Amino acid sequence: MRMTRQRREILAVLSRTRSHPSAEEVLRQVRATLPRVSLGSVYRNLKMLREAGLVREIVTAEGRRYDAVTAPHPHFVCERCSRVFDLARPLTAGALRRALPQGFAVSQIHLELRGTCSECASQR
Amino acid sequence: MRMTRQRREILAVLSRTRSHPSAEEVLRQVRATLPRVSLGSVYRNLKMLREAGLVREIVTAEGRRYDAVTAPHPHFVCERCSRVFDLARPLTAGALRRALPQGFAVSQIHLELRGTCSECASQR
DNA sequence: CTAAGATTGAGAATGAGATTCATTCTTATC
DNA sequence: GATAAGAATGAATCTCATTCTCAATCTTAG
Repeated sequence: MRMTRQRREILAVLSRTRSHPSAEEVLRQVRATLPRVSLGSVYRNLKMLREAGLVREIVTAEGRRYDAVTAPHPHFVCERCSRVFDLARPLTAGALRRALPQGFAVSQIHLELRGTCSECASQR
Repeated sequence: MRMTRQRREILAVLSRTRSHPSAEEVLRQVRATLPRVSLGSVYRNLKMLREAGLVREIVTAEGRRYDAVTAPHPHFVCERCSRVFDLARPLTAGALRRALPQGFAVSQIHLELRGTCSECASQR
């Protein structure tokens, strides 16, 4: 994968923020530096960077958001403003509670494990 | 909300399966009983039943799935066949490990808390 | 039974994301 | 540095899940 100007800039945008922008938001910020970049290129490059392990995609009910921090950590999604916040990686339920910033109120917790089921593991 | 034939059947379909069907899959099963039901009605009713708290929507990278069990519990998403499996509600990391059926391999864990952030809570 | 209004099916509209393709970059090799 | 091969780009188009529209139909309170 070539390190083109647009890919470098997409990575730079994602690295300098903790706000988990959408593809549209990435486009807006990339265009501050490279005004001719297309939305198609942003989607194409986010996908390639994700496949290369440099970018993480977070799928929520509010849409897909992107993150340059690929180490696993929990997220907090605000149901009012749709922003996504990082939480410290908790090792216990108590640590999870303490990881929550002041004034944040939790209404739901989604725990999703991903992998392969036994049927799929057995066939090939 | 009126309890129409199509709503009753959508609920019946979701209640008799643990397979977390997509809207298309719900349509197919509903049509076994009511052949003239439209996909629009399925989407419309899934949304209303969700707002009424009778149905839960699960958003994954593979798409939206529906569940008549609204009590919170973790899910396992197979990245090969895209099926969604229920796991028992774990209280500790050890219980989570034990909740995993034989032969299931985990590659990622997503923990997502939802609610309102401090900024949104303070304004109104 | 009837009227009022909620719900329906069919089809059109929407929008996020993927794809296509001629043109433009990158970069390995000289 | 120059060059050639193929990867990447922007613009436009396409796809497909979901939502919307609307005239016709069904539900249900009274």
